[in-house]
Amino acid sequence: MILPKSFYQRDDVCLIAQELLGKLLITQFDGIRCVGKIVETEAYRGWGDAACHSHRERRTNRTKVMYEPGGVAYVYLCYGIHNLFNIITNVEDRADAVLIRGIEPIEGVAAMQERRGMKTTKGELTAGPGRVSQAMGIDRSLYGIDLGGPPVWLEDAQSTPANEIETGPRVGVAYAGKDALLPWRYWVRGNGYVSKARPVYDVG
DNA sequence: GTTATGATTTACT
DNA sequence: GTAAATCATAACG
Repeated sequence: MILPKSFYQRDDVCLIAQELLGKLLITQFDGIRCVGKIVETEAYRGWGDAACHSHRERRTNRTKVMYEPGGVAYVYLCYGIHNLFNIITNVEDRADAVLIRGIEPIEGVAAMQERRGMKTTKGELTAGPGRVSQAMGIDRSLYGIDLGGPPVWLEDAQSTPANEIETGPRVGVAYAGKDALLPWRYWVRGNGYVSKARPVYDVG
């Protein structure tokens, strides 16, 4: 079952990020269907979170889609190379988002390998936000797309039990000062498709 | 118009 | 372990 808008448009982005663990991310391009189980996420909150692109009404041409009502995609290019895939949550003007950092390949693995240019089925295939997007065929042409159906959507699945979810500081957000310490990264304990990048603890 | 920088990955020492 | 790759975005003149 496709996740309804009401799932995304709740107020607690941290709760949504946890509940997304275990859900299925699905893309379909040119008849090729790829399915991945979400195993790692990070929460970004528009209000009061310096690590978020939309922090403090920072409404620009890039971040404008974050102010849409929850249930759309925010895709942007990082370091000139990597497409990062985010899900917008909460209601209009709240600008919360969940970054998908890792998935476990379920279906369409051959297509993922081809897009990534490697034969492995190990963690290197989809562990890390840039890798997830590349493997699933996600790029900036999907900016602002509705996640209610093809070519990109999410489906419900058994939630990951709370005792298998680990939390910690987010990755790559040292510039955010004290907000870099917020434990808003969530991943499935022991899953091989969780990214191995380590968060930065040194905030000065 | 110019310039600094990043929600990362990879290749090197 | 450290550094380079690489370009859209945002801030400034």
